[in-house]
Amino acid sequence: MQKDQIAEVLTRFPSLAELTSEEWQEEGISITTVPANFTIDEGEFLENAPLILDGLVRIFKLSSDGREVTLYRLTAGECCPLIASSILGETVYEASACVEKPSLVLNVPTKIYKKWIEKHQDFRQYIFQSFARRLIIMSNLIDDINFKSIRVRISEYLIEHTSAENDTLAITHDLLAIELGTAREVISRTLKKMEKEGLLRVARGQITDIKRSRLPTDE
Amino acid sequence: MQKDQIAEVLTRFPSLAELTSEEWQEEGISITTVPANFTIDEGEFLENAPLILDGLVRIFKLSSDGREVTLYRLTAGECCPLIASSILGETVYEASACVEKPSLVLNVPTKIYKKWIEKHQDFRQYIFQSFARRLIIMSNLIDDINFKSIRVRISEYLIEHTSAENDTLAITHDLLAIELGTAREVISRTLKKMEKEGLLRVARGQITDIKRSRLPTDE
DNA sequence: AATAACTTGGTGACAAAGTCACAGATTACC
DNA sequence: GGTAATCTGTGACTTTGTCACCAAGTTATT
Repeated sequence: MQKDQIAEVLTRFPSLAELTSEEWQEEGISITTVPANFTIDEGEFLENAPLILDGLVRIFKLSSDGREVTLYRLTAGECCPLIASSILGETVYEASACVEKPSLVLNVPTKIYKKWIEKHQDFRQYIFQSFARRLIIMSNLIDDINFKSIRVRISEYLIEHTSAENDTLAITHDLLAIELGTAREVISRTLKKMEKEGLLRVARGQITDIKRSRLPTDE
Repeated sequence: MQKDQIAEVLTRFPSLAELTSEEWQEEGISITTVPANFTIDEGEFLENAPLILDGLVRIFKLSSDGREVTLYRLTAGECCPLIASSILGETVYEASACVEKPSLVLNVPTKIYKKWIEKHQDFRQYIFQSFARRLIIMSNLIDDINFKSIRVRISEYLIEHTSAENDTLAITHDLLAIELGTAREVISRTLKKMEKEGLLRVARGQITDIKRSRLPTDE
């Protein structure tokens, strides 16, 4: 690892600032670019812990009949707690990962990763906090699936992925269905109803004119 | 903390064996018995991290309209990773806990708990592994909710809570519904259908004659 | 430019699950 | 023994999910 590379990593992972230059020189640490659609399948054993420097990675579960639920996504400055836990708990990785946008990844061999966590408090705390966040996000997801109507779940997704300046979202019904763990037809029908009520407009591959303030956020 | 108390804790939490006798004498560490139905509500701030020595505690989420999903249960030798994460990540506790069977709990003030995790590798590893287990269990739960029929989910619950020797389970439809995050009527109807097929027999407050080997475990 | 292959979205019929409003049945308890 | 609380059953209805298929748009191929 070179000086400028290390500096770049530190902008994304300030919790690694404690590391000595000797530790950065250990065998096997590297930065790689991973192309879109690169996939790690459930059950694989991992030699490296990936820390995401840039890009977008989706972590999901596959069901026996080929459908998917998105568990969460990782972006710059994040690590996958399921990977961390599989490394620290020495179990196989029980989910799949798929690179959605070409990503820049810091690969840390599992042994070195463990050493870092044991030695460096800042990094350890960072890892713990990402566990915390994920557990909470996942329990909220369970909550949503159990108790919220699709209409509300679609609305919340739209609100989260648009802004006051941008009332358009480019996504197909199919993808949105996978996002929410439901079926495309359900999305199509619900969006159509919402269009009739003037909450948004549907076009091929995108949803426009999203009236964020009028979308329902509760039952 | 007295010698015999410490010894008892160690049988449940061998990962605490490294602690010195000075550490055991720190202010605030105590063992308490918690009666059934004692509850910690979502959002409360915790002063102590509880480690379960004996009993049964249910961790669940409440929805806005008063329904519940069980996230998981804790028994002897376990700790609540959501509590751990809220302490380590310094956030509020985003779930509720309810004591189901009178429980014996080791209370560790959060500051001391943090110190233990930083100082003692064995305990740290134990905590990490419990994070790992929970993340995996919760992602499997999401999987189940999304992809499995109620019939299968009921079957899996029955198989898990009976044995080759014991083909009876004492539980009401209402409780089973809360367990699985669904409605009582759905449970009643499904159980009745399964009874007609000779897979089990329903009685008030219990399910008997459970034919474990014939219950469906896939779609 | 013509064709084929693929993507995206629409529809109707149906099944599975959840909701609501009750009504009996059984048990607990004073 | 009577009253209240708990547990279960049922029918009507809504929402969500599934299946089969079609139509329009897009991209690739020649």
